[in-house]
Amino acid sequence: MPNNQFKKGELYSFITGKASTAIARRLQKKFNAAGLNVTIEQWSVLYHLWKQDGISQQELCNATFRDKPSITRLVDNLERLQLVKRVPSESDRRMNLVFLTKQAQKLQEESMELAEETLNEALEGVPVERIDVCKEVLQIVYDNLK
Amino acid sequence: MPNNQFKKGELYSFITGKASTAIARRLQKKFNAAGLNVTIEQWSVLYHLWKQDGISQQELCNATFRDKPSITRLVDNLERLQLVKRVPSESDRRMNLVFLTKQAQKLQEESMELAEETLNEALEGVPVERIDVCKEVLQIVYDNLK
DNA sequence: TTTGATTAGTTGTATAAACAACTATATGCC
DNA sequence: GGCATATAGTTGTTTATACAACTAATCAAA
Repeated sequence: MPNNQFKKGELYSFITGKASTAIARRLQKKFNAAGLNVTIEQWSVLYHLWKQDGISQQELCNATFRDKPSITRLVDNLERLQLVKRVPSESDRRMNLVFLTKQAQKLQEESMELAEETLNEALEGVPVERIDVCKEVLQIVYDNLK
Repeated sequence: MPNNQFKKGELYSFITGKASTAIARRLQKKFNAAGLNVTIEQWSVLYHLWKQDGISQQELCNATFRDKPSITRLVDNLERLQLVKRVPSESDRRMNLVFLTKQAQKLQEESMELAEETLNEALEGVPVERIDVCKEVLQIVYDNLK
């Protein structure tokens, strides 16, 4: 029995992700206003490197749900901004390990604060338990399709 | 009292919209497999024209949450694909009214079926009432930020 | 050990998004 | 009517994404 509860007018937002677009735009504006010269997409790469530095581009693909060319070019741009550095792996010469620079380490705290601030603005008025339900549903959607 | 329930590891997916990205990718693959030669972004414009044909580019901006240059170029590409036609408004010569062609009308049924199918796959195993909560939360997020 | 398949990463090309700057038309106020 | 302002749409530029095709290194099996 399929989930046929989607009437026409309702599927649009789910597919186009208007909510996450709105969040990303708001966060980008905050970055710009604070003089943080990075895009949200670049920040999403830094985000995973802050969790674990020196991972390969392929691992960044998996973590950020992007394909290899996208990561190649994001790392290109981050390298031009001197926020990361590619280091060829010694154990497997096909791989690059991507390392944060000192400048990128400095970005972490401020950008994470702006991200939390943005989410607080986004979720204002929403009870915690409903947020939890929403997060769980989105996680299932992702697991169902990835 | 802000919603401080966002621990570090959790804000990422909300901001990057991995779920909606996964949905859009799956739907794009279905379009390609079915020989429907449109992008998801183009489809999102057609979607609103199927609801109401002959609206202005500005109205498409509002409906799709895109800026004016984005709509200009999407309509450019849809016009090249002979799916829409710009018609200058007679009452206000600044405006273009965007009309579906017969070819675009033919796309409606099949593409909407694929969209519903995609959402059913995405939401498999999720009870209806949790989907409703999720939709409501995302709507509030959008309203809070738009 | 050679060869065939897999994996990591890059490059080319098309589409799309955001922002700024621009043109043309319409509106409102004196 | 004439001028300032607002609105509709376009163009230029940068960044990002998807897909296909490619190179180089590794692995595995005969």
